[in-house]
Amino acid sequence: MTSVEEPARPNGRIRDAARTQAEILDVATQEFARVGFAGARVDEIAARTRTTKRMIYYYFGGKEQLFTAVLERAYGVIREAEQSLDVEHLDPVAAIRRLAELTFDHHEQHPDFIRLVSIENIHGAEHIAGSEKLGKIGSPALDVIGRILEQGQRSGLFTADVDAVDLHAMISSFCFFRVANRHTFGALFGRDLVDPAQREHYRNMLGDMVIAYLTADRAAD
Amino acid sequence: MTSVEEPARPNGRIRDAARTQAEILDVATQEFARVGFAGARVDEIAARTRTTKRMIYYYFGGKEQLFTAVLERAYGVIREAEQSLDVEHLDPVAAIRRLAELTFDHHEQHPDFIRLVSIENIHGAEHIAGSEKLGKIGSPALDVIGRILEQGQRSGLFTADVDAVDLHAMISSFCFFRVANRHTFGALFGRDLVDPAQREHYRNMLGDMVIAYLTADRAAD
DNA sequence: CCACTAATGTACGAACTAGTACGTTAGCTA
DNA sequence: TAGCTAACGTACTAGTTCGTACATTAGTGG
Repeated sequence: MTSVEEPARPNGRIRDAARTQAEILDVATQEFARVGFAGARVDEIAARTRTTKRMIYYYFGGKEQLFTAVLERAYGVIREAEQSLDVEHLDPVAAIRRLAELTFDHHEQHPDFIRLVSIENIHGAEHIAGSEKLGKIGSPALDVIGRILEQGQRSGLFTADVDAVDLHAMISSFCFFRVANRHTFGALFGRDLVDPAQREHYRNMLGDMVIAYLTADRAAD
Repeated sequence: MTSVEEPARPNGRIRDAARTQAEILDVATQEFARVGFAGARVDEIAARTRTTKRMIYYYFGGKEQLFTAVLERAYGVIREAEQSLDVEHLDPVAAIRRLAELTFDHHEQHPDFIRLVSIENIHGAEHIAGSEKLGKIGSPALDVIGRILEQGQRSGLFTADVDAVDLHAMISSFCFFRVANRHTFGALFGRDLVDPAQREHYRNMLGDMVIAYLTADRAAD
């Protein structure tokens, strides 16, 4: 370490509000996801940043508001990913399968987000309810699902009587459970749902399930 | 209510180890489910029982062990329910549907259990791992699913290549998500997944999904 | 009915934890 | 370059929280 790290400031004290806030949010995300809201320690979060606890209160106001800010940013990431969805040029079956797989991938790649959502549910979604940013944003994925669904239903390809929200719930439930309940499921049944070797297996299982549901022969009904 | 309640003991102090323990577990279950492990307060749990904090440490050893005991009992309840499963006299399709519906019902009726499982996953299932009782019990439902599945696959009725554990995961994921993520889902998409008016809708959706998956025409594969 | 133990209650302490009062400085602007 | 303010650091406190030392009593076996 021959001084390539820090530009050797007089006191090492650099002022960068945006960077400080981002760093606090990064660390807070990890900590909240790791041990829950009540389990997280403001002192511990501060200690893991290059700044101090004072800054957390300066920028966010308190522990509760910090958690809300963490949630807002986490939901922002998934919304961004959904906005870059490009599946509507595919036929309905392929489009839905692709969309399900994207959800599958995103959940797997963001276990911290999954944990934050679990935690927020323990707290009755009170932070979401109290956030202006999170209150009024419908998922972009929902619109995409809605259009594909309508297309498939109009052509008679999709026989199931579901709307976009319910189908989104179905897809999410599988992806969410796999990541969120990984530990208890593994401990009780001896199977790691997030085992990389089984990744393709579960990804196909999800797609097969959703497509089978949508296109099932309902003549007997 | 003219004195049917308490038999008017001298000091109101009755000794009943089993009842005291059960009462502590009841209250602890509610508290842990309500605010999580770190959020729960030993003093608060004690205050809600007819006994004192001292007894929690006397019988359980500490907060951590109390949580483990709460989990053990909660899992015991679901195992008991699963043991009274009686679906093997039905044809495979009806049996699986019935089994899925029982899971659906049980999850809906035990939201506290769902929350405890969510919390335990936040903590990496360390309490399950450290519990002798919880380590070695396979779900009775798993055996039932396994037998039905084999029966359906042998007869050619079920085309899907899944085993009991995976099918259990599929069924559980839908039931679990609906209850566990009720709050965030409701806040974000404006739909209450546990709305009683929609109960039958989601119950049918689950059954349709599972059966469609198992019996899908896979000629094109 | 006596003695002994399981069961219970009270009071307290050490450590932690969210939040704040107060002081300092970097860096931009006039 | 003087001065002003946003950005930052230190030190502290009031209240909480898990856990325990010590005292007490109900009920049972002999």
